[in-house]
Amino acid sequence: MPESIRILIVDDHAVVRKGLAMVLRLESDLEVVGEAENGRIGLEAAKNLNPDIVLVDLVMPEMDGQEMALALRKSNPKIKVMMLTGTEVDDRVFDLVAAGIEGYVLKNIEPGELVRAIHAVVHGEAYLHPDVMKKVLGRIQPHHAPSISLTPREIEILEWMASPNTYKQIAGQLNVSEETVRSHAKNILEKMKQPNRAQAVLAAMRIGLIKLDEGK
Amino acid sequence: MPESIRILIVDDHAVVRKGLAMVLRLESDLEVVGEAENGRIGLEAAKNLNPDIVLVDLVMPEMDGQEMALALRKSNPKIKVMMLTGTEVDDRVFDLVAAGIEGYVLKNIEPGELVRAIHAVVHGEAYLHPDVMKKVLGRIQPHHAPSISLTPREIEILEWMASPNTYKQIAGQLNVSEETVRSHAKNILEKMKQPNRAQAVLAAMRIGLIKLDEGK
DNA sequence: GGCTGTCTCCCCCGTGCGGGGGAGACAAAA
DNA sequence: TTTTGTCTCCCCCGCACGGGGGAGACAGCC
Repeated sequence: MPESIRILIVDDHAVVRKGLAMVLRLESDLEVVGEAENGRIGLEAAKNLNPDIVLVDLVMPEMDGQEMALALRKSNPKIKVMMLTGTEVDDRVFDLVAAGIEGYVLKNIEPGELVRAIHAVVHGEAYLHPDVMKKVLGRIQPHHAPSISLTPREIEILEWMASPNTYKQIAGQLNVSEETVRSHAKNILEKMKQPNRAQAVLAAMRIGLIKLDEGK
Repeated sequence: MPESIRILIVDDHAVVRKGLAMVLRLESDLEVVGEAENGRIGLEAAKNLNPDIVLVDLVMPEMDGQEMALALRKSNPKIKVMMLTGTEVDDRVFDLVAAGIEGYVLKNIEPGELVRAIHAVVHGEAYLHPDVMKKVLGRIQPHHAPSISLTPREIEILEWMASPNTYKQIAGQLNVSEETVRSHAKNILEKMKQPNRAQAVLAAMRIGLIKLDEGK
């Protein structure tokens, strides 16, 4: 028989806490081990109780759900987080999923569905409310095939072109002449049919040649 | 009692088709209404049978799952698509979810889980296999608050700065003097602490001020 | 009335960059 | 062997751009 899932509930409304606890206690394999009324207290409770999963309300006084979730992620990354919000999908969801929050449900969720969601999250899956899912998936960029054939060296130069460095500085970094870099850049612009460095970088990003982080 | 869910199975391996059909027929509310051995035939079958959902293998001869899914999306957008693949997560998943494919499961999925997934997708949710979900969510960019306070006009100029147009051309489009555009650009670079136009655009993209789509 | 912020426009200057050439060294393919 | 591709380096030219300065018109706020 599997161990029961230890749950911590963090919400500033007592009725919500009690209601959730009541619903969840109906399930034999769920165990509500604690409640907290804001993020700060919840963070303490999570550290002491070490639950499997924390249900967190997004809007709370003193320390809101986002802040708490991010803090918990840092201190106890193994504890799963299920975010609860009202009916509207908050833009902060992007930060949350990007930060690795596993679950995001709206408060109008059916109890049975919530139980399913909790199980999914505890088992390492991610559960996002359909509306949230839709919004998040809308952010996905198609992964175009790199139709342009750049040489490895050119791709390397192109990555550098996304940096603040001038061609002279890039040349210094790569231990080649500035003319070489400029020559490569010329060919890259030619191949990519882009009018300038900025557009080339944007185009490269669109086709997935360059990611939106590594700044050299 | 709800109507049963009409399913079309598209896979080039007969054993897979038969196995799936057998498993799914065990569920009282699932009905396998047809099978097809490649995307082209599957597309025809889908148009004739009008199923609720199509289970499609990604790799197939003649017309693969991606091509078929995209075609079906265009012709019969109401028919849901559940993509099936081997154990590895294909990069094409980005294109698929971006195109609105609702489900993506690996073939090693538990039958019960597949049934759950089918129900979820038919009910308008998206179901992605945990590994796929992880990969897809990794693509999400955090939604930083625009910490820099740009005026509306400056944001407008900044959007134009992401275009191939020169300042002179932008000025023409906005019916102001080139000097005005250059002046705004100067202030934008100042505020954003960026050394040049290209970096400013990249920075703007990172904080979500600009999206990675069509240039002006 | 002042003060502040925004939008507009102007000047100058130096340089980074795009576009046009060309060329040598080397390796792999034909 | 010749040819092709890649990487390296060089020259010149003109323009776009970044950085410095200043200024007038207007709206809103105190």
